[in-house]
Amino acid sequence: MKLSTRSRYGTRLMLDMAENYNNGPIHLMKIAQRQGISVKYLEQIIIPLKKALYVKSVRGPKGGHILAKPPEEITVGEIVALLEDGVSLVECSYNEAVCGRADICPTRHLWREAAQAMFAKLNSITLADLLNGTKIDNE
Amino acid sequence: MKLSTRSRYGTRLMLDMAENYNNGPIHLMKIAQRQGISVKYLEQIIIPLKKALYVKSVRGPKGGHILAKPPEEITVGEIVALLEDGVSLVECSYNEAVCGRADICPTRHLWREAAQAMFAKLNSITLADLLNGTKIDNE
DNA sequence: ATTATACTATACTAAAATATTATAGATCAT
DNA sequence: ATGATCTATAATATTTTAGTATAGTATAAT
Repeated sequence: MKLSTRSRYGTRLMLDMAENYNNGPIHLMKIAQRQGISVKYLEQIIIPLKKALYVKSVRGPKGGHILAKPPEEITVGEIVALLEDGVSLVECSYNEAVCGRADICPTRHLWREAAQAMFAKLNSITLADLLNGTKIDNE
Repeated sequence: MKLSTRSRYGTRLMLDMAENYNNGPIHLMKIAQRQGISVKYLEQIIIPLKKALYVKSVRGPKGGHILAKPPEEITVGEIVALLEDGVSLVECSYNEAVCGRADICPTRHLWREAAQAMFAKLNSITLADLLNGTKIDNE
């Protein structure tokens, strides 16, 4: 039940673009250097973020990527849901066809509620929140 | 970020024993049949549950397994934390040595809080709650 | 127009984690 | 003693994750 590097790197990728939101498109290469992640891998991870219209790209020299909307309007929950392929901890949460026991299983709704609790938290935090450091308890 | 079958099967295993708490030790074979899980796999999964003293076993014929305490006193959160090896979504949550960026990473505490939100929910639900069906919204 | 830069698309491979089975042995009620 | 049942360890198979490679396409700058 660990978060994949897709989600973790993807969040840092988005956060890097959030930091540079007012500097125009940023080269993935630059982000890769700053974040210590390979360009090739970032290129993979950014695809769904582009498709979901969280990111815009500009090709050619002086090109790069930039958030499609301000950091205040993008939550971590959206990013994670996208990169983890949904908000469920188990396949049966929103598709009971995957398991013959779905209709009688006492745990099915439990897992859905646990995931909901987690995403309620993630959905309440925007990239802007992360940048300015408030809203998260730094222990 | 899916739950492993260890956690899922383990919870159902514990739930089956909870249902039979007043019937004495239950053969794993019986549970395997009822739950549609191989005995061999259940034998694996029950090891940590025994070590953590949630389950007692009786060897020999007429032997079996039984909860070491009543279903009211065991939460799903405890089971999942045990079978998933901890309550964190990322390695760095409680061990910053695993990542050189841990001290400056804006996402580190985020993941910890997300996991905490999930476990707050799971810790609030006991096996008894699951059995009697209240406390979980069946949608 | 050409070129260099940067993004795009698809496919491939390697490594790790998960899931599952197998083998051999220990315990104990009967 | 026997056979049912749990126990321990190892082996294997499968799936997922992570990451790389190759061959492009678009475009700003010259």
